[in-house]
Amino acid sequence: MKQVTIKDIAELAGVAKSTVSRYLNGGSVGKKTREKLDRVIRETNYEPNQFAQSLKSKQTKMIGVIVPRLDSYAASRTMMGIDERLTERGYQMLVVNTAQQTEREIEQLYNLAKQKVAGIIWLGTTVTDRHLEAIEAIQIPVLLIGQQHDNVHSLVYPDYEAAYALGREFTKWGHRDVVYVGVSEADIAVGQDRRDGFLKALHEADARVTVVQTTFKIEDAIPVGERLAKEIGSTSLIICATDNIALGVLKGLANQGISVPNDISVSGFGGYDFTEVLHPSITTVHLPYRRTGAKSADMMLQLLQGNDVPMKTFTIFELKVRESVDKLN
Amino acid sequence: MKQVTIKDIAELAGVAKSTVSRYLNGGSVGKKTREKLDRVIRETNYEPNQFAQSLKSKQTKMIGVIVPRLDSYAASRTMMGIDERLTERGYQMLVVNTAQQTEREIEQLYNLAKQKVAGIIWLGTTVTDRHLEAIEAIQIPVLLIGQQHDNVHSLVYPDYEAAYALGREFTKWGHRDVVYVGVSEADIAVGQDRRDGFLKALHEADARVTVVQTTFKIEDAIPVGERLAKEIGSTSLIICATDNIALGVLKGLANQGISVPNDISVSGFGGYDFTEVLHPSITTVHLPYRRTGAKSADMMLQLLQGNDVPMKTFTIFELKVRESVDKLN
DNA sequence: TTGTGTTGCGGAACCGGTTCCGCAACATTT
DNA sequence: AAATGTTGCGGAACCGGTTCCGCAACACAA
Repeated sequence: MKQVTIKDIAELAGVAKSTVSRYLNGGSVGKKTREKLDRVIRETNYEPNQFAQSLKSKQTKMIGVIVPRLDSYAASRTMMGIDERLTERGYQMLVVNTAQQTEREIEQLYNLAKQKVAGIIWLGTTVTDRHLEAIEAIQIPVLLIGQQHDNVHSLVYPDYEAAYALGREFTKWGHRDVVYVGVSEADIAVGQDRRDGFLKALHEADARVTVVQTTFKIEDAIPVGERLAKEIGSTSLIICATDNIALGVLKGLANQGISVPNDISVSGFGGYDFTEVLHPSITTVHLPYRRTGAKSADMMLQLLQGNDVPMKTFTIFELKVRESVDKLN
Repeated sequence: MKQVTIKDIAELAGVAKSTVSRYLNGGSVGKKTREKLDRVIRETNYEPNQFAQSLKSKQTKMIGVIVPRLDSYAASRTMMGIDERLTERGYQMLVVNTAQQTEREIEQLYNLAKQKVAGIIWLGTTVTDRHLEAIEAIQIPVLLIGQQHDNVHSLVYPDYEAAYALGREFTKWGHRDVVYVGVSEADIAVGQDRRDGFLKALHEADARVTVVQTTFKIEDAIPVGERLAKEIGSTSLIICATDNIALGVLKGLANQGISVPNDISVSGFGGYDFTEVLHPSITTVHLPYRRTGAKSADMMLQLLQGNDVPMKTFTIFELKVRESVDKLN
């Protein structure tokens, strides 16, 4: 079953290759030849060779997606959304994983460009000058999700605002002595914006806040929970920067026999679906990962058509008030 | 920054294109020319155009990966493993999502072949004649993960054996009245093998078993849990076909005020990492998704080199005895 | 009828590599 | 010294498309 080529089609229809090509790309073709080509192509199941096309056009129907990890809830959901939309529109998603190494993000920007992807969607963690340099150099539309920068089209979660809103609820409910469990500032959205949003709300209510740091991994949060369990004192609430961290902290607390929310409250951030199903269910803020993925694909397709799209777009968020945080008053 | 071509290199070095090509592909090249080309290529950062290469060779350095869903724990972990290994070896992973539609699996087999991927790793759910036909037709190595078939190289989880082993533990602990919450038989490994493994163990101990069916979605398992809560009777254990189902069932039970494992026991299957961290932690069997992904990549690379690999390879499993299942005796 | 504009189509060059073939230069054997 | 074998290299064709250019055929206006 060898490849049918445009030459074969041309011969079968008794025309020149160029005519077939024109037919395929909507050029001027007479009625009779059109009908003939219609038939021949249908009968032969002809499909153009993508390499030959790309060789000439220096373009593909692929969108590169750079993700920091393949096994994060946020990344998976976002990829689903991207893929859905792209597939509808005849594009393909080429996922590359950087295993959380910033260096590899930069490499991959160049690499994807070399592969002539039509555009790149980048689930970022941090934006450095080297990133910007790469984006500048490759001359391909890049769309950043989850972080923001003035020089790059970005689709960003309102981390600061959401954290602030949730923080306000907490103080409204009477929490005044709080531990915040965050991550490294290297991740701007999660490490800085979320923290700062919470801090703002808490400070406005003159709450006492202790900040501790951990990683994105569940395992690392467990000892944090265990430690906190021993020094609860007057602390009424532990705010976690992500739902995974909340999960770990909850486990750590449980290991020490602390009951949530009776002994202490715990909140998450992100809205992973297991948070609803846990017992106690976790108070958190839901970020629309999947919809954002789909939206990013839409925006990318717009960019590819040369339409302009706003440099910065914010997504929505939704507070999920559930069982793990108690109302003290 | 336009593309440097082989022609540029040839001119700069004062040789013919063919010589450059030979140099690049390890053909016979004299010492002097070699040195000259060494230099020129380094200085120009020359990188061969992959489309031109693929156009001629009808091959790429990509491995297609067909997954039923992008947001499943098993798929994510497996993809990580695949990607890790492939990247090391200079290959790329091209993920395509079928959104659980069997039809799209078949489509994608053809489609990936059209894109001249070097091989296809297929995280299967069911194997039909049309699949086999496609695999036969495309003439590309296909490696099946998670399901098995005599005509396709498969890397399979010992679902039956693992289920049997876990079932034996349960009966050993005195469970004799059990509900099994499974999924559709369309998924052979999960819908049939796991169930049958458990059933065998349970029947050997003359246990009473009721089988109920749900889907892979957490939400769908919640009402199942709620219903079971109302009709516990003498049932001492609910065995769930996946950890996600267990999660849903646990939620349903909790909604009705049933406490696990005090009032009833619940087990999962799969070993998703949250199972360890939940409270109570879930008794389950751990399947090495990530390692299996890596292994599948290895095997695929072997196949590509023409080495032969066994048609069927089983992975290991590991029982995780934890809190959610009680020992009655 | 002649001149002008439009439309349809074929030929050839091109995209950037790989590979086959044959020749020249040199080394080796007799 | 002649015959034979190796090795290094250039030229040309090829992979399967796209696009530019120019020509022929036809329609229509003058």
